[in-house]
Amino acid sequence: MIIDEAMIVKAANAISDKHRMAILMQIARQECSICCGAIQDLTCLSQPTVSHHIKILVDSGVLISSKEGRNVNLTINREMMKQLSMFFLQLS
Amino acid sequence: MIIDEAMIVKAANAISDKHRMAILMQIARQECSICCGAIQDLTCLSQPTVSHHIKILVDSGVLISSKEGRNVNLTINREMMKQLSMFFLQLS
DNA sequence: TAAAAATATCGAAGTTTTTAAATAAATCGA
DNA sequence: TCGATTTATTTAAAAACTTCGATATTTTTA
Repeated sequence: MIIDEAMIVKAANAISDKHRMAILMQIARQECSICCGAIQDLTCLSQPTVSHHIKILVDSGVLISSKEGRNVNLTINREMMKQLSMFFLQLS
Repeated sequence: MIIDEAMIVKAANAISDKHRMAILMQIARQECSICCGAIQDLTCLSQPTVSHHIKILVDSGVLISSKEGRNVNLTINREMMKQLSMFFLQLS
C-alpha cells in the first residue's frame, strides 16, 4: 500500500473527532468485528449520526466494512495504522 | 510524556488540514528551525491565516515555537511524533 | 408477502472552521 | 526616537461540519 500526504490528512481528519476516536478505540478493543448497531449502543449519538461517522472512518481507510446480511461489520484497517505509524516515526 | 486520547484527537485535528500538513512537512524538510515568515512564503495564504494555522499546530503540541527577537522559530515536536507513532503501532 | 430489523440518505438547524482585511504589539536598525 | 519588520489579534463573512428527525433501502423472518 502506498500512502500519500492527502491520505494522511484524510485519516487524521477521521480521527480528529472525539466520537470517531471513541468508535475507533471501541473497535480496537474488540476481539472480532463489530456491527454498527453495537457501536451505537456505546455512544450517546443517534443512529444517523453514528452512520455518518462510520462512513467518514471507512472512506478515510481507517476502518474496513463488510456487509453480512443486514449488518455491516467493522474492523480496524491495520495496514493503514501501520502506515500512519511509519509516517510519524519518520518525523520523530 | 504521557499522551491520552484527547491529545491525539487534538494532534490529529492539527494535521487534518492540507495547509497545516504542508507547513508540517516543510518544517520537517528543514535542517534547522524556520520562522513564520519563511513558512508564509511557501504557502498561498495570508499572514494572519498562516499565524492562525501555526497557532493550532503549536497548541496541539505538533510544533514547538521559540521566540527569537521579532521572529518565532518553529521545529517539529519529535517527542509528539514518537507518541503518535506508538499509538498507531499499537492499533496495527 | 408483510412486518421487523439494520443501515443509509435527505434535509435542515446550529455550531465551528477557515480566511483575509484592518489593526495592534513587539522588536530591530538607522 | 522613528520607521520598518515580524507576528498576533480582532472582526466578519463564507464554507464546512455535526447532529437528528424523517424517510428510504435492504435483508431477514414469520
